[in-house]
Amino acid sequence: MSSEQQNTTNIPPIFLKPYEPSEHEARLYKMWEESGFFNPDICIEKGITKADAETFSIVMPPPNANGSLHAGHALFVTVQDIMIRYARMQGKRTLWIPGADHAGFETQIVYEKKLEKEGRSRFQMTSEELYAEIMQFTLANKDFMLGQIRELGASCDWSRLLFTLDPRVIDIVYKTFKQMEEDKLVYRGARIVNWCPKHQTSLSNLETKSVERKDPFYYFQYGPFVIGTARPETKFGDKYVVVHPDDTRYAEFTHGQQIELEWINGPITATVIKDEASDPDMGSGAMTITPWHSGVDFEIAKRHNLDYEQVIDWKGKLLPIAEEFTGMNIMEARAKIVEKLEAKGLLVKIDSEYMHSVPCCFKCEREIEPQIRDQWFVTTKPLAEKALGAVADKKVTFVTEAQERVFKHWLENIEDWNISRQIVWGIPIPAKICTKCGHGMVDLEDTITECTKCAGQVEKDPDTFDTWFSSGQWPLATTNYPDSQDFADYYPTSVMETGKDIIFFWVSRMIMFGLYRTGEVPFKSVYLHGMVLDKQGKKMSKSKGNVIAPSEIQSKYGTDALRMGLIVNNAPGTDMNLDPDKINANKKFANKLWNITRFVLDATADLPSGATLTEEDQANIATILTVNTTEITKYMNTDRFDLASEKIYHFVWDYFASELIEASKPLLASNDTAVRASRQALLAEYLVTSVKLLHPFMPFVTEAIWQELPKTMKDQDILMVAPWPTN
RNA sequence: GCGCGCAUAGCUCAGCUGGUUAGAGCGUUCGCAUGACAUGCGAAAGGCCCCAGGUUCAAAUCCUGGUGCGCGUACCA
Repeated sequence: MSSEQQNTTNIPPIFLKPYEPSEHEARLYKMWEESGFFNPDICIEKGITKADAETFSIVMPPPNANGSLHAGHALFVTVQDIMIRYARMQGKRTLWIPGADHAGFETQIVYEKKLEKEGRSRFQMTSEELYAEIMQFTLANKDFMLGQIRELGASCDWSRLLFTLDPRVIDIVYKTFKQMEEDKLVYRGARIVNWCPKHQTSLSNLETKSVERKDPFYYFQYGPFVIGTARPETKFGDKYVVVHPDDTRYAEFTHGQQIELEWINGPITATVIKDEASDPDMGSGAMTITPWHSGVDFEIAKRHNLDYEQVIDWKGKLLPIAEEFTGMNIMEARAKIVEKLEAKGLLVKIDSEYMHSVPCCFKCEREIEPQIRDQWFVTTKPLAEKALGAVADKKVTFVTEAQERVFKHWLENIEDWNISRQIVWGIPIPAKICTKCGHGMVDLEDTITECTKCAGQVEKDPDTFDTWFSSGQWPLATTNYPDSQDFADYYPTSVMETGKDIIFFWVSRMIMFGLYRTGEVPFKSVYLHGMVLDKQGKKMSKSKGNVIAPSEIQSKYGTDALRMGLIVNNAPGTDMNLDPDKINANKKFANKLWNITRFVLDATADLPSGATLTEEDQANIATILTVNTTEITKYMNTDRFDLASEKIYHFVWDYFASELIEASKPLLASNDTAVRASRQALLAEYLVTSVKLLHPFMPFVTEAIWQELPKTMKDQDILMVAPWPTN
């Protein structure tokens, strides 16, 4: 193209160089935000949306306000923004409520690591000091992170932003807690909990992870029995030996029989217990139990009303019951105990090939020490049953059936949920604890002064809630349950879109709490996306150095390219490998669209108004444009954004650009003005439709183009609220 | 151990309510400055659709078994 020819066209100068995302994204987001159209109330006010239009709502999973956004965040923002932009263009009353999560334990750990680096420790601070510092840290991160969500193009309603420590949230959580006490769905009791000796707090089952390991498995002579164990250090308190009632090897022993025997620190009296929990096929079929430090043993002890004795302290060191081993770290003690038992001739054999998996703290990977501790628990069975009922009744559906099966399996096998945490960063448990009998009483008004059970002294519960106890009520908080208009209009929300890794942590709890408080499910469908992995399919982690930061991708390739890269070829529920080459391919696609626009605007500069289409061009629209629009819409309606985006990509590139534009060149040069005008109108139609279809996926480049289109081509000033193409 | 899932082109993955020559992106090879675009255009190569059985006129697609991998969950006797 010569420079003279450039000057004779009316191509807006913006198109005379390649699409440069950084020149447009910030100004376009500002324009959207200032338009007010993220807020459905304003859309109605300005006549964009009908007041009685169908609603579409999503509650955003509030990102943890303790760092910057990772690729997983970028994925969920993208998927939800696609849903939201599509719904808005369809004319629905569309609401997306953003939030930010204080993220309890997670954030406290991030902050503790920071303290460690500074040579400080939370154990040298008062709770108030620590809380204040973490609050400051979290609020700073929150603003930073919300800025990054804006940069991803999220068209959420910022006027409804909610933080998980907002008084409104706490109020709902407290009322739920109180109501659950009345309904006997929470209780405080001494039960086995997952104790992390490093973090000095109990954890829910979900907050532990199994680590596969090979450990020596020891067989010891225990009076007339041979018992097996991988944990000799817990055996000081063992004075019960359990065998299966039907195990003929032990038929001579009776339940309750007492036996004198030589043990680690001298002679002891052991009692024989017959219980079906003992597996005859495992080892010798005889086992000793440590009720204070094992869930299974705890249950056996409970059944037979046996004694409990703590052997290991909260820091993971042996207590005085261990006599000469007192104060030793368990790993150090293990070897010494084995040595001693061997010297006493009580070591039978060692199996060095024993594989088992050990529950570890999901954050620090230190071995969990099961401990008995007075904690608050939720009785989950009745709540789970209601949730299962709602799934069975299709009140809530899952985007892939496989996810529904996983979900049901978990609910069917659910156990009581430990909801108290010994950390400061969280919502305090509003309760009084009896110093004498340990009884717990929910006390919202701070009025309880003595134990309702034993009239003993009470003190304030020092613990905080498991974050998921409050997060589970997030749909209620964000819609301002119970008396708000938002709750009436938008609850249950249309879809819960989140990562499949938190299906149990979060999705299940929201369904249980939603049903419990309101009688209705909190959302009608659950769309679970997979994990974003690196190019080779490995989990991204800082230590591996394979983390792809969204912000870096955005500055290199543009936000639209990142969004497309995250969506195309990523079927719902499956993990995806994020490959920068793929993002680069979509950067090129944005530029392609840019150049298509340049061509079409140039070719249609003298487009007469009201040009009629030739028969050929009418047929083209009917057989190609309409068909593609219909198919893409069908994919959108079934949440197959991976297929919809791929289809648009090929439609725009392979058909519109490669075929239609090429075929149009001779027609545009035609002397037949009717043919020429018809083709001009056809190209304009294709451009407008393409840009609309692409907008949910690539909001920035499409809006940038839209803003340059002549008014005659547009049915709205802002593409974000333009109507979705229909037939 | 139990549950869920995956196995298709060099790589990453679609397709799988069974039906013409199995698709895409990236990559590779060859050729092109073609008046929108070299962030481009045109072409090409590349696949016992994991294995073995079965159902069927017909199987990548459904069933059974096996192998390999991933995830979840239990068990520390």
